[in-house]
Parts: sequence; C-alpha cells; structure tokens
Amino acid sequence: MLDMRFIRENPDRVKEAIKNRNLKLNIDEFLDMDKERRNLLVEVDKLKNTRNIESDEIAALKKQGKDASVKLSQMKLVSQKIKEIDSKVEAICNKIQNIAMLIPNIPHSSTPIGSDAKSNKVIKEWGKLPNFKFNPLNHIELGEKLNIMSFPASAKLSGSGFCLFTGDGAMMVRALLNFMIDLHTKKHGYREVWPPVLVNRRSMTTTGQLPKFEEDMYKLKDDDLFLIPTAEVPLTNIHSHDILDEEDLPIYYTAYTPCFRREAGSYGKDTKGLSRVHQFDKVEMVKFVKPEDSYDELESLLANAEKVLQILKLPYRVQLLSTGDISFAASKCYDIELWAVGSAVWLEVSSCSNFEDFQARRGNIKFKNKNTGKLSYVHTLNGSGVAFARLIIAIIENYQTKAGFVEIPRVLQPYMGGKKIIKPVSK
RNA sequence: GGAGAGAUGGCUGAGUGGUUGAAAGCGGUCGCCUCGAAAGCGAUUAGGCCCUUUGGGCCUCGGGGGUUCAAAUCCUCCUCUCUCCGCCA
Repeated sequence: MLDMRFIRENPDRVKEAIKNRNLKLNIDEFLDMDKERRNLLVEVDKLKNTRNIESDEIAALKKQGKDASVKLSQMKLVSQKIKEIDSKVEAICNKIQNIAMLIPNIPHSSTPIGSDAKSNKVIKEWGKLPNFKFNPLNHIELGEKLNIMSFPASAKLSGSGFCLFTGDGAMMVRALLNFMIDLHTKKHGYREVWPPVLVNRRSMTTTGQLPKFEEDMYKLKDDDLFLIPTAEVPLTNIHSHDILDEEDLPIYYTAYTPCFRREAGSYGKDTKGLSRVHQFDKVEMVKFVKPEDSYDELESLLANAEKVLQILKLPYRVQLLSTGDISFAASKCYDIELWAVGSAVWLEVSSCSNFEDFQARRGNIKFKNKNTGKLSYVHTLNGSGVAFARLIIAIIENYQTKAGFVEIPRVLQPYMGGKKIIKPVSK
C-alpha cells in the first residue's frame, strides 16, 4: 500500500506507475473520494469537539445538582448528527481502502519501462551452457528411466500438476533442503524458521497476495485460511504489527516450505513435468532493513541466491524485470533463470525483490529511529534461495550422462549418503 | 469440542459511567552531581488522523457492533492467551 499523503501529493507519479505497469485505475476519482472524506472529517470533528465540551459541562452541572436537561436534549441531536456523518465517513473510508489496496507499488527508477516480459533486461550470465555430444533427455524422460519421480502416481493421488519423488529423487529433495538452509544460515547470516503453511487472510493481505489474487490461492472451505504460495507470507508476517528496535535491523530469515499455487488460467502452458506444478518446495529468504539500506540489501540478497547455483555449478542468467512484468508489490525485482539443457529452456528459479515500505505499510511493520525517536516503516525484501522443482529439472538435465544416468552435484553428495551418481534401480 | 479466567502505554500493573490518554513502579532519554561511573535528585518518555500555521482539534485501553449527552469502565459478537476436562499425531 502506498502512503495516502504520497498519492495526494504525487498523483502524477502514481498514474505513471500504473500506466507503466499496464494497469488501469482511476486515480482522480480516488482523490475526489479522499477529498470528500477529509471534508466530512472536518465537519464531524467539530461536532465531536462540541459534544466533548458540552459533556464536561453536563457533568459539572450534575455535580452541582443543577438541571442539565436543556443541554442534554441539545447533545442528543448533536450525537445523532455525529452518528450520521460517521457512517458516511466509514462508507467512504471503506471505498478508499478497497481501491488503495489495488494500487501497485511505484517501480524503482532503475526498473526498465516496458509493457511485458520482453522489456526485461538480462544483466548477467554465469557459467557455461553444457554442450553434450549426445542427445540430452529431458527431466521427464530421465525421471522415468531412473525411477526417481512419477507423474502417473501423483496424478492418481492428486490430479495433474503434482509430482511424486521416489528413491534418490526424494533424497535429493531432502538434500537440497539441507544444503540451502545450511548455506543461508551458516554463510549468509539468516535465521532459520519453520513456519506454518496455512495462514490467515490478514497475512496474505500484508504481502499483497490478497485482495487482488484470491483466485490464485488454495483456500480452506471451513476456515478463513490459505495455503501459502511462498514462505514470503509467513516470514514477512512474523513482524506484522511490530515495532522493531533500530539496532536489531537488519533481520534476515530463511525457511524451507512447500508452496501451493492454483495456477488458474495457465492450463496448456508448461503443463508437462515439473516446471509448473501446484505444489513445489522452496527455500525463501526475507529481510527487514532500514530504508536507506534496502537497495544494497537487494544486491546481497541476489548474491545469496546466486551462490546456491554457483555452488551447484549450474549456468544461469539474471534478469532485471520491467515495469510490465514486475509483481504488484515490488518496486524492483531480479529474476534468476537456470538453463535446462534437456528441455532447452530458461527456467525461473528465483525472484529477488525490494518492496520498500509497500508491505510494511500493509502489515504495519515499523522501527524506532534511535536518534529521532520517531517510528518509520521498515523496508522488506525477499528472494527465493531457490525454488526446488525447476532446480531439479536443471540438475537432472545438466548432470545427465551419455548412459542416461545423473551425476549428483558434489555439494549434495554428503547430504545423500556419499552417493555420486543416480542409476536406474528396480522398483 | 466442554467449563472457567483474562487481554490496559516499551514492560509490570491500577483503574467498574463524567478534568483518566490513562495512577504507581520498572525501563528509556536528557540534565544536575562526579575525574569518570554507580547511587541520588530533577525533567521528559504512545501512536494515528484532520485543519492553512506558531497552534488547534478528532480518534485509539485485543477487534467489531450496541446502550448513553458522555464508555477503558455497561451490553453483545469475534479473535487471541491462560487453567482444567475431553480428543488426538
């Protein structure tokens, strides 16, 4: 959410942001409502002031044993009027609030302007793309051959868009979890968290999934709870409605969680295999930082995510997202994409974003400035460090051998009982 | 799921209709004292919103609704915490 005063004072910047994001919202109408709200407030505040003063006088009269019935009946009318205006104020506040929650964040000046993903900029490429002398298989073929994943089985259990890992595939998931959490906690200074994966509406609103994207979420029927689409939601909400100490900043959290996405409306797109599934695993990093540090923190966050891929020796590229592709709540965002040689595609495995105070405002996350004693909103950031399903595609495809086996990346071997290669096993 | 108790400022905690936005204590900050520190003394110490301002006003005692001229205080619903019982991985 943006600051009301900011919108009032910089309507052109807000309009520009909306236009650059390819969205449509009527800001002038919104500001008219705000004006009306403030006029009503002035009116009702005056009446309340009268009531407060007169009420004191009624109390004084009663104390003295004098008759207060004239004032009493006057104030009855005033109170009635107050009630009327208050309900008007409430109605218009609700309207304003509903629209305010749909206004996206202002993109950072370094975010490329463009209407869609075509305007994203590749700003970095790392590692050599593998060039096999044989025809590489894709992960579905390899997974079946090696008996480490089964889509028929997951379809039987849950329907399309799920995956069942077995044997060394399952062990690799567990290895990745431990490797990434170890890296981020031991080398990058993050605190480990194991959060709930069901969260309430308020939490989903803080981080911006609600109210706009409710249809993308899995929701429980009997309780107002949602399955998280990313650990960003619980991690960021750890400090919702908190006042943090300045000396405690920055705060870094990391967590592994499964992530749940309905992916409504994306049927037909990447529906095969692991690249777009309803449930996947992910290690997430979240930061709470002082405003002046947030763009440096974004760079180190990106570096932390890249480190995972560097250690795994997987070729990747980093994209700076354009205004048309960046998420609703973010002001600047990098995507990391892995090359999967068997499928011959770039796969997004991480998004590292700075939300500035957009989420902090929604979740009321503040810190006390030590010098001024004033409260300010923190800046929040998050990044995947990284998402498993597509990472597993890349590992399996890039580490495949001519014989159709899969070598295990060196860093994962200790996490997999010293195993170096995945070969087919009988069921 | 059943029965009971509770939710007040950074913390502990008083407060059951009218100078209580809130006693007291702790903590924090500043000043005095001191070579310095401790102790002691003094002062100060919530947030949000609105108005054109030095300034003024409104709102907020878990959240919503209600009663009343007036609500931290009365009624009601909800959420959460604690205790006991039941159930359960």
